[in-house]
Amino acid sequence: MNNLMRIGSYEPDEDQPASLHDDILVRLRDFIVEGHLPSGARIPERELCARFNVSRTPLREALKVLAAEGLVELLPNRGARVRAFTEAGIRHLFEVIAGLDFVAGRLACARISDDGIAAIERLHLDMYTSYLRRELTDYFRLNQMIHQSIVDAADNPILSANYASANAVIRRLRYSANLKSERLSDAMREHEAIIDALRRRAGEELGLLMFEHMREKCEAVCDYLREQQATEQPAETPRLQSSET
Amino acid sequence: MNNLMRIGSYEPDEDQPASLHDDILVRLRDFIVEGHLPSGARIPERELCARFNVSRTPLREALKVLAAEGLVELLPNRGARVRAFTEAGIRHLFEVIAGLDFVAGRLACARISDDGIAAIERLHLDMYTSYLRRELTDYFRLNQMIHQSIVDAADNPILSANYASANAVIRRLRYSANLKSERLSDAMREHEAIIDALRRRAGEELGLLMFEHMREKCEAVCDYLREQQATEQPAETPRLQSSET
DNA sequence: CAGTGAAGTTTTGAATGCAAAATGGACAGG
DNA sequence: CCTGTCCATTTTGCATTCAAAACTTCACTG
Repeated sequence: MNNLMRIGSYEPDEDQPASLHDDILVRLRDFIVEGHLPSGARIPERELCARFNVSRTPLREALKVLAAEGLVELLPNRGARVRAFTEAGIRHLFEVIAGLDFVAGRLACARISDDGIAAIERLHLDMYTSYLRRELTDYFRLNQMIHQSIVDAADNPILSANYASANAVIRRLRYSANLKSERLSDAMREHEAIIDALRRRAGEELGLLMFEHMREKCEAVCDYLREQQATEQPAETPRLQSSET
Repeated sequence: MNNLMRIGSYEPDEDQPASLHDDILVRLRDFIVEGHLPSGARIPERELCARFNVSRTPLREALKVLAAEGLVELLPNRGARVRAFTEAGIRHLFEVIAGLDFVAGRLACARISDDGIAAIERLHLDMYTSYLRRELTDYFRLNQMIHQSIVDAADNPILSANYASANAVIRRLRYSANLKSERLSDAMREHEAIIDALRRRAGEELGLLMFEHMREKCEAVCDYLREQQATEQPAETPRLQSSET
């Protein structure tokens, strides 16, 4: 991870016109997370400056931060590249996320309100509906929202920030709509157990369930990526570390 | 995060002048972690520039990164301050660290070599000696080394980086030499259980032990800080969020 | 014809400059 | 005596500038 994790950086009021730096940081991160730049691609500063209409100073500040988060890597005197992950790197990242999920599960049980539980149950039901109808986009969106809700229920801004940062790197992979349906049903069952433990506020159990859930997810994602890599060479697929350039 | 983060390594070779930015980042982080700046203190850029002998550009880049790591907070148009933590903030941080320790324990059992276990056992014995002799400085140094060794044994650079980054914030608190001796003996017992689980490579058990160990440590540190704050007002004590300024 | 390397161009790293915002203080009014 | 306003100074945010390092190109040598 490099980073990846950031510890602090949650700000109370952001109604103000954020500083240019923060603005660029958010926009550039989104831009990369959304996959507009291929893995390992070199990113000339001036091109990004043109794209975002700022001078190099705030942009370079943002790049340093993104490098610290692990989304980008900076080669001395050779500019920034979108970080390309090996399978091992992805596993490492999932391991960290699993640890965060573990704490989140424990704390959420202790701190979530009854309304909060009800809200997550509703999300789960919606997700189940999407699952039955094979509406994968909605399914993954709701899945993500459930995890986010549990993390937020832990009521720990530092945890939330770290989780978001690590997840940003993962989200770049865009495996979402392509997992085997076998995995989907396994995931549903895991989620059912998670919801059940949450409802009973069984923190120790929920922590372990979430931990294991992420491990399974890691395997599924790695399987998918390995398969992708084996079958396709063409450029724009999300892929593991490329040996090119 | 960042990956990798070259956190604690101060290297003898400075013939290869790394980029000024990285240099400043490391030096400034160490400077803050070592407690040379009081909590909540405002840090004018030009003063730091003078101290480190660089222009504002690389220094500002370093500040943004440290802000992302949570060591520093940046107030818009008002410069950087050393981040002051409330007790809640410290608990949040420990919760995250505990999660990382949990994963570290699990993974370490699966990945550590027999030699690695032997090395940690030696550290434990040395720590025990320091404990018996009440040599607290050595005790805490060895304690820290044991935890670091377990995290490193997990063989996950992203985890290590995150752990280092979170720990940097904690280390700033400098509670080390001031915990109650009651806590020391509890900690020794916890460490014995940890070493035992590691020797047996009982990963699930070790993960939970390390998690609980950090929770206890959190309580001890919070107790200490609360007590400090109650008895002392004078300036230079590590303290929780101050209402001053 | 391939390989080498030298000059020019591009790009990065860091310093400086400039405008806007904030800080501090004097002064006037209550 | 306290309070609030206005102005000078300082400090921050960002753009621009400058120097050094990397890539290109292309001519020249073997």
